[in-house]
Amino acid sequence: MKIATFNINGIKARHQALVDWLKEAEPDVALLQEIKSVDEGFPRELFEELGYSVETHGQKSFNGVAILSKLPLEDVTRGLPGDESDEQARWIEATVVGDKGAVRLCGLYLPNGNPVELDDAGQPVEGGKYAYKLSWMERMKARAEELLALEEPFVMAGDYNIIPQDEDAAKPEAWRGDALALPQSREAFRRILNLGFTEAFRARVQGPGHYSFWDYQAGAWQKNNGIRIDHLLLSPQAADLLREVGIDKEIRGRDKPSDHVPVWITLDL
DNA sequence: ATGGCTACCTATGGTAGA
Repeated sequence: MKIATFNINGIKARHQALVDWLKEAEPDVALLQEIKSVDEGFPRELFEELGYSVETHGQKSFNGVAILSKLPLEDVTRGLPGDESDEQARWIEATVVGDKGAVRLCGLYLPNGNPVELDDAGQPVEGGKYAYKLSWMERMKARAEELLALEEPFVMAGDYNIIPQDEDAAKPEAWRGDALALPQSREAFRRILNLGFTEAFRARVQGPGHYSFWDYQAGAWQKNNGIRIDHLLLSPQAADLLREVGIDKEIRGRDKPSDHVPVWITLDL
């Protein structure tokens, strides 16, 4: 089973690029972020023609996540539990049934968190974007703990907006005070990871120079000034099934690309 | 270099992204 995560930066602007990539990469499941569309505006028929089931959790203008699957989807849920007042569409779950078994998938678009606002004590300012990021990660951790208790294969994949280590940025010094790389952000990521997850890419590939995002500005792609912020976290039972990992870097060099590229795994399912 | 782009919106420039 091939599972990919891809922040497409707008389905309206990217549907043809997405179709092209799906035909080439042939993932069984694609977890999408930043569809930037309401559910009714998602061109689902384009993907149904390719054999995908389509489940969306969208909102107007910003955010929005979706799951495309060639395999049967069950028990789809939308929204990250833990705060009924949170109206941002950043989380979707579904169970995918493969030939050898099922896996629970969580597609996520973790808040960016910039600008970072800290008070004199170094604590995030309440109501600010950085506080939202950290509180969202606390809620994600709680959901992850619930799912881990089931002791079944599950995968949390998406745009984490976290640069886990300096080796995950071409210019780590440029990200020093950024919400994607601050020690508090990395600690929050590790608190989730250390519950017992395996970060799929790092389970297979070590060393610097592997990125999933290149800014549109300042020729970042041409200079390979990238960061690795799109991740797949595997439960212990999913990690046992991990075969391959990859980053479809070449996508970034095409016309009118997303600023992110697909990251994928294959599971023995 | 707190942004050199890009996408969205009932817009014609502001907001958000990372």
